[in-house]
Amino acid sequence: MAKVTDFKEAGFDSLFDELKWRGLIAQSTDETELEKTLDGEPVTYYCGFDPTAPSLHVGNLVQLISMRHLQAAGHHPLALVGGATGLIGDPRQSGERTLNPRNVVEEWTSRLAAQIGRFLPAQGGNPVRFINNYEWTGSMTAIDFLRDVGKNFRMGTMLSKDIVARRLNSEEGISFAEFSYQVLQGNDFLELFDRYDCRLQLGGNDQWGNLTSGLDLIRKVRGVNVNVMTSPLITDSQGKKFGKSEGNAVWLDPAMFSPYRFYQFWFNQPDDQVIKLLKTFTFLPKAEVERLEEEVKTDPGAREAQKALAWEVTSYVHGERAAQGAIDASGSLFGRGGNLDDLDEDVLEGALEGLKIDDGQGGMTFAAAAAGDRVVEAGVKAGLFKSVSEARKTVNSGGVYLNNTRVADQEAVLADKDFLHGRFALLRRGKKALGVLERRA
RNA sequence: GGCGGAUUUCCCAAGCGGUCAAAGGGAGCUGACUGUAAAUCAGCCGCGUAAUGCUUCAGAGGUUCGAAUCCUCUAUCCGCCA
Repeated sequence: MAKVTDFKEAGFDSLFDELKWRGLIAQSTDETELEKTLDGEPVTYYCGFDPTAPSLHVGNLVQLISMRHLQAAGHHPLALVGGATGLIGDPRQSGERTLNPRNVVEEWTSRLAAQIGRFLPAQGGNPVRFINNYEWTGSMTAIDFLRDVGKNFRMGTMLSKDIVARRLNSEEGISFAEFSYQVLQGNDFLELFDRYDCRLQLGGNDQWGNLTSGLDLIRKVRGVNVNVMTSPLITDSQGKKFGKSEGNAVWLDPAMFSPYRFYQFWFNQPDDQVIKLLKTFTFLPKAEVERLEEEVKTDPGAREAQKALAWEVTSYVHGERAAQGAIDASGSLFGRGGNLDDLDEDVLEGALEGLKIDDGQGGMTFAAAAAGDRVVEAGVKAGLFKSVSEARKTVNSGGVYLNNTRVADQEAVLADKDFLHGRFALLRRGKKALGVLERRA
C-alpha cells in the first residue's frame, strides 16, 4: 500500500541520503549547506504552484512528494498557490502565454489548494500551511513594486537567466510582464522569510532561474543566506518531458484523468524507466525497490516493478479503493481471456468505479445508454471520442470493442444482451481506453 | 525613420493562379507483432449529426470565372541602413 514512510523506515541514514538516492535532488545552491539543513533542526520550506490549469499534473507530483518527504522528517511545509503569479505566467520556452481571466485564475487557485491538501497532512506537529501570494502582491502599487522590490534587482542578472535569454533570442521575444515574473517570485521568498522564517524553496529544475531570484534579494535586504533545492525534470526514454499521454497531460484530478487511465499510465512504463520512477514517485523502502530491480532483470515479462509502481502511485493519488478498481478493471480486460461475463455483478461494479466521468455538475457518473443506441454515439457519451466522426474512423480501423468484442460496423447498435447483468456495457478504444455505459430507460 | 525578407493545418516544412483540405517529416490515434513494453511494419491524421456539407493557409479589403498563390493596407518577427 502507499504508506508514507520516513527515512529511517525506508532504510536510510538521513533524509538527505534518501532524497539523493531517490533522485529528488537535481541542483541546490549549496549541497553541503542543504545537507546540514535537511538533517538538522526543523526548518520551514516552501514550494509554489501556479494556477495555469484547473488541476496539477504528474510533473507537479514530484514536488509534492519531495515536500512530503521533508514533512515526514519533521520540517514545516508551506504550500504557496500563486494567485498573483498565475495572473502573469512564468516565461516558457514555447512562447508568450495567453493571459487567463482573473475569475478563472481565482477558481483554479482554490482547486489547486484543495488538491495539494490531499497530499500534505494538515494535522500533526508540522501541518502544511497554505498561502496565496495574491495576499501581498495583489494590492501592491506600481510605485511600491519599483521602489521596494524592483530597486533590488539588477538587469544584468535578470537578463542572463536562461529562459529569459532564450526568449529574447527567439523570434517572438518576451513581454515585460513575463520578464518580470522572476521579480514576483523573488519577492515571495522574501515575504515568506519575513513571515515564517522560511529558508528553503523547492521547485522543478526548469524553474531554477525563478527560484534563485529570491536568494540575492534576501541576502541583500536581510543579510541571510537561504537555500534552493530543485527536483530533476522527469523525462522519458526519448528524453521528452514526462507525463503526456495521448497528447494530454496526466492530470491528478480524477475528473480530468480517470484513476483507471492513471493506473495504466504507470503500468505501461518501460523497463528502463520503471526503477527510476519507483525511487522518485513512491515511498517504498530501499530494500523493496532493490528487490524489484532484480525482478526486472530476471523476469521482465512479469512486470512486477510496473505493477508495484502503478499501485503505489495510484493509491497515493486517488486512494486505495480507486486503485483497486483500476486493477480489477485492468484484470478483466488483460487477464487471461479477459472474460467479462464471468465477473460477479458487485465485482464488475467495483471495477468500473474508477471509470466514472464528470457529470458536468461536480459529480461523477456513468454515461447513460439504452438498447438501440448507436455504438458510435454511445462512445462519444462515454468520453472515448471527441465526436461521432472520430468514433467512426476508429471503428473503421478496427479499434473499437464492445465488451471485448471488436465492433465491425460503424452503424452498430447496442442490444439488450450487451448490458452485462442487465446494467453495464463496456466500450473500449484501442487497448487501454475504457468507457462505461449504464443502462437507463 | 528608410530599404529588403518572412508569416501555411499541433510542431518543422513544401506550395508561387485551377488537378489544394493543401507534398514530406515529426508528434498523435488505430491495427499487426509482443511482455498492456520497446523496436518494426500498415492504416488514419482540418471540422463534421457523412452531406455534390462546413471552415482554413497572420488580419482586412481588392483583381479574377477561379487565390495559400497576384495587388493594397494593417499587425508581428528577422536582417541591413539611419
